[in-house]
Formats: sequence, structure tokens, C-alpha cells
Amino acid sequence: MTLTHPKKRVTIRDVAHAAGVSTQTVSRVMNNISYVSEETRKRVETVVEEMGYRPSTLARSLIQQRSYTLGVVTYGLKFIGPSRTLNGIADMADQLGYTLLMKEIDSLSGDRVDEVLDSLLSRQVDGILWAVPEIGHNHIWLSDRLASIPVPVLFLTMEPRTGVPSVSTDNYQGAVMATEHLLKCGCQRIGHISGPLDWWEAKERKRGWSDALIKAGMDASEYRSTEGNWSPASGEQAFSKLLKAFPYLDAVFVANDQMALSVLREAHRQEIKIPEQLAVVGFDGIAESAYFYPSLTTVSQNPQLLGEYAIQNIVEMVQSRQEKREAVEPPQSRFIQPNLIVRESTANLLSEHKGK
Amino acid sequence: MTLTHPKKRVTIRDVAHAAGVSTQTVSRVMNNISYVSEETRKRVETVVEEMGYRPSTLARSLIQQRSYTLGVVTYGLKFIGPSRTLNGIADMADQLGYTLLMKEIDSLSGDRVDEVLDSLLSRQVDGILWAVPEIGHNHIWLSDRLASIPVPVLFLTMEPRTGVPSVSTDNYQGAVMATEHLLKCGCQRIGHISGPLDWWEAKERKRGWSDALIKAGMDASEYRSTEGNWSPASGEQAFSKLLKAFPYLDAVFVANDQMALSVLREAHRQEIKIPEQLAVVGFDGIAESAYFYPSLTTVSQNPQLLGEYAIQNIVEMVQSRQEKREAVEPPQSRFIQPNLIVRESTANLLSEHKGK
DNA sequence: TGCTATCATGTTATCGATAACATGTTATCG
DNA sequence: CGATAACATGTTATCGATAACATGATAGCA
Repeated sequence: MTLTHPKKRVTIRDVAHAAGVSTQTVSRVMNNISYVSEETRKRVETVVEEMGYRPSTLARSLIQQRSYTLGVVTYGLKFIGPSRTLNGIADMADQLGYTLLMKEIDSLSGDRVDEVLDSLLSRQVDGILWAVPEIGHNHIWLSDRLASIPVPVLFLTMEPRTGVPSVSTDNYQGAVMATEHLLKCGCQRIGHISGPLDWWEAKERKRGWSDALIKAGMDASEYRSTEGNWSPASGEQAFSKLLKAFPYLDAVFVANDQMALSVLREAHRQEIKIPEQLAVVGFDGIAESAYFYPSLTTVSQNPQLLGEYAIQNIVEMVQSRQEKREAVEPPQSRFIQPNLIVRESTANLLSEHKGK
Repeated sequence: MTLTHPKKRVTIRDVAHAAGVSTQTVSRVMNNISYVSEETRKRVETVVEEMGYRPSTLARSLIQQRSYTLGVVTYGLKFIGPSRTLNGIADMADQLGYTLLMKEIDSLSGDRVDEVLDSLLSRQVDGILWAVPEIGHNHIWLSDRLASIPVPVLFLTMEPRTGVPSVSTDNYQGAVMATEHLLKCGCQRIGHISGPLDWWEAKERKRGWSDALIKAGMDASEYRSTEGNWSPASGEQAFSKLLKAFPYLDAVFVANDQMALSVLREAHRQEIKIPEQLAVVGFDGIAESAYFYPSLTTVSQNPQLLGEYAIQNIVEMVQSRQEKREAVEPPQSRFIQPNLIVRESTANLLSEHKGK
């Protein structure tokens, strides 16, 4: 007998009537404010309990012009990084008393931007988190549209722009750390397998690698780099290409762990010993990387933390706008530092220098 | 000069005033309904365009008692499976014109259930997708609370209950397929590394393995199974334990790919040849599994599809409730079939029987 | 004692839209 | 040609709450 109770919603008026008071008084009780006698408060609370009354956030949002809801726009939920970021976002939003309206964007062309923004804004979000990585020109809408958005917007994983608040992992520093680690291991010919170079993150990682080499007095131009598309399959191809073009490699910095996985596998097949003949460093620090064979040295970022941090930032922006007219601080671009996890795919080299 | 435009929202009244008509007429134009003269329509549309008017979904939801918003409650976004499901959910919701209110639950105890439900319901969601896997007794609230929820609720990944609509992957069948594949490969002593057995999915996979063995005339009780917790680390431990207790294993069916990854690695370390000495089958079909060494035979589920399917179902429920009083069909438990992907970790055994 | 501050509660307006009803105009038709 | 249907638009009520204002009682104080 699955009766679907059509139960009408209990409204504040029902409660007021049942308790013999005005709706205003019920409202006062629910919000714990101003003067309500102890007696009345008790009575109302009892009725609320009995009737199972829950105030409509919707109605409240309308009159208060504030919804305690944030819009989140993501891209790439099928990958673990963005998902973990969303995880952090959801956790922190919850902790701070905000609910999330979520939209996923699939195309990167930016043609759906207006549609998504309208949908969020028409639902009165208090702020928007744009968690779509910067790829190609998919952020150009920003210069035209941003000024006309009536709520704060915070961007994740975007090239810093003055006047636009953003939070990103410091991909550049991460890549520098990875490369310097390889140098410290004694590697002399360090290749790179990059991500798709229209991605800002991929560019940053490549730049870090290149700069670190230059800083070490090596001519970076002589070092080859090949482009993958983040997938294991592309990593395999890129690695073959790299090896062919540059057979004397003694190390590779791979722009993500998934591509590094196929480098390990392919090296295995070709009987290239890791790390003795070839040191490998990945990027991301996915859970599996500790169980690759050999386990992978990698630059670990914490996407979850990124998300948490982002929410804290946007909530601050939202609240300062509610209270005052101006933000306490001007918008900023902030970075989160990744950190290097040294494992078998490079570890052994630390003591003995090689490749003289 | 980052001026934060405080711009007041343009309301229907502003438009009506500017166009010299009533708000009702503007409403009619916006919703393309009933009789509006071509002339008036044009004029209003022009004004709408000029002023950049966008109707407030919030206000509309309030009066229409319908929000075109669905609540989604997830657990485990830091894992790839649930994220991909959410991906499917978001895509399909978008296609069908619904927006998502998202809540992530971290604890499994169920103490936050009421809070989450209230939060969603107070925002007038038209339906709820409960995408939290069934673990231990975390679904008991259902029997008490479900009847009092005024909108349709659909559960993902839950043991079928009559009268409660749900959508799940057929874990049992998947496990049967995996085990029968191993049998067909000629394996005779097939072990199992299970997930945490308070998870319904883990139980189902174990049951499938056990039943397949029994069906093949083997005494399943003689075959050992060890419990992991889905993580690679636990897989390693479970595998060692299993090997110690049952050294003559010639195959393992591992309840997920992450644990299978460490089985591969550990086997490698102990110089156990895969698949010759030990065949391995995983579960999930994560992207990396094709690039493990050796590549992993696995039961691939499609969490994305699961999510899409779930949204289609709940939207149907929502719409049929809007139109009629009763649902077209009674609530059902539906299953999605996974499929077996044969790779190197078992493939070679297909031709030559072994282990006599 | 009369005046003001504090307390307790109610009344009316409002948020931004649509529903329901009303009204006036123009066709259509027997 | 008058009645009815179809068209075009406006007015008022409503969704569920809170804001703003109003009112009455009590209490403290000069």
C-alpha cells in the first residue's frame, strides 16, 4: 500500500491559527528574535512541533532578498580532481549554512554561459563559484558579462586577472618543485609530457618545468616536451614520441598521474628500469599513484582544500556585501601550494648521482 | 576600478511600467500564452530586451508551487564512482530543464537525514534523488520518514524494497559474470576480496561470486574470501591474508579496481605471474584499469548512465504527479546491467586450460 | 501622577511573480 | 441585428514568509 500522501504543506498561517497568535509572532519565535513572552513562545513551539512546521526558505528568500544559496558551476565531474573540489565545496558550504545550486557545463565553448548564469541568478543565489578550468578562450565572456552580475563571483583555476577574485592551485610552483627534485636526483636530461596546452594549468606546469631547467643553467629549448590530453592513452603515445625524438632521456615530468601511469607501464614493456634508467614524476597525487608499480613520485594537490577555501572566500564576499556597501579587501587572486610526494619512481636516486 | 554594480534587479513591474502595460501582460508575453496582440508582444519584448529583464524563478516557484528544481543527496564525491553518477545526474537534469540542489552527506549514521530533507523541502524541490549507497542501517529512516515527504523520492544503489522506487547497478549479476568468466578460463580455486560487508553493494558482489561457484558444483564454503575497505591499501592487506590462508588460489575476484590494483602490484612483488599463475578480475571499470600492468579484466559499470536513468525516472514521477493524482506505474526497483571487459589479467587463459 | 522606555503582540505592506476573475472590443453566425 | 465566442487587456487575490509600523500594557522614574 504505497499511498502517496499528498499532504499540503504546513504554513506559518496554519501554525498561527492553531496557536491563536498572529503569523508575526510565529515568525518571531522561529527566528528567536525580539520580545515574545515565555508563555507564548512555549505554546507556539509546541504547535510547531506537533504540526511539523518548517518555514519555507523560498518565501523567506523572496522577502529578504537573500537565499543562503550559492551557485556552483563545474566542469569535468567525470574526473577525480573536479569531483574532489566539489566535495570540498559541498562540505564547507554545508558547514557555513549554505546550500548549493549546481550546474555542470559540458561544452567549453562558452555558449551556455548566459543560460547558466540566468538560471542561477533567477533563483536568487547569493554568490557564484565558477569552478570551470580556464581552457582556450572559455573565459572571455567574463570581461563583458561579469560587471552586470549582481552578486559576487569567484573563479577557480583561472589565470589571475586584476580585479577578478580567484583561487587556484599553484601549478607553476608544483612543476618547479618536481623538476628541481629531478635535478637534485642528478637527472640531466629531463623531458616533459604536458597536458593539452590550451589548458591554463597545462601551460603553467610546462612553464614551471621549463623555467626550472633554465634556472639550473640548462638550455630548456633542447629539452623536448610532448603534448598529451590527460588520458592514459595519450600518455602512452606522447611517451613513445618523446622517446623516439629524444632517446637519451633520464627523467620525465608528466603533467598528470594518469598519463604517468602509462609511462610506467610502457617503460616496463620496453624494459626501461624505473627509476634507474628513467625517473618519473607525476602531478595530482591521485590515491592510486601510491600503488602504481613502481609507486609514483608526484606533485600532490589538494582539490578538496581548494574547494573549501573557495567557499570560505565567496561566503566572506557575500557577507561583507550584505553588511556594508563595499568589500573589506579588494578582490584577489590566491594560490594554494601543492606538495611533492617522493616515492619509488624517483626515490632511489637521491643518494647516488648518476648519468655522468 | 572594480566597481561592484549594486544594480537592483529588474522586476516585472519595471517592465510593465516601461512598456505601458500591466504586469499580467508582461507575464503573458514571457510565457507565450493566451491572447496578446502582435503589437503589444513586440513592444514588451523590446523593453524586456533593453532592460535585460529575467523573471524570478523564485517568485514563480512560490506561486506555482513548483520549482523545476530537484534535490540530490550524495555520498562519497571524493570517489570516482559517485562523481560520475552525479555527472550523469547533472547532465540529464539539465537536458530535461531541471536545476539541482545538491547536498553531500559525510556521516553515514543517518543523523543528518532530517536536516538535509528539511533543507531541500523548504526550498520547494519537486523531487529528491537519494544517491547515498546503502550501508549498514543508514536507510532505516526511510520507513518512518518517507511517507511524510510530500514529493517523490528515488533511491540509488539500494537493496530493493517493495513500494520504494530505486535504481541500482546489478552488482550480483556482475559478480556472477566475473566468476563465471574465471571458471570458463579454467580456474578452479577462485578467491574473493570483498568490499566492506556492511555495504549492500559489497554483499551483493560477494553473493554473486559465491552463488556462481555453487552453481558450478563447487563448494563455495571452501573458498575463502577476505574483506577490504575499497582502498588500495586494504586490498594489499586482504590479498596477503588470503594468500596465506589459501595458497593454492589460481584466481581472485576483487570487489573493486582499486583493490585489484594492489593485488597486481603485490603479485608482481612476490613474482606471481598474472594471469598464468593467478587470474585477476576487478569491478568498476575505472579508466586507469586498462593501463594497469597487466591491464585488468573487470566488470564495468556505468555510473554516469545510472545517474541519467535515475533523473529520467524521477522526472517522470514528478510530472505524472503534477498532471494526475496517481503515478502511472507503481514504484519499482530497477537494475542496470554492468558488463565484463576482458583484458590481460585473465585473457590468456581462455585458450589453454591449466591448473590440473 | 504623568511621561517615557521596554515589552508583547497585532496589522498592513511587501518580495516578484501567476491565478482567477472581470471587462471591453471585435468577429462570427443564425 | 442581437447574441455568443474569441480576443486583448486589466484588476485583485495569492503563494509563505518578513519588514515596517501601530497599539496596548506594564514598569521605572522625575
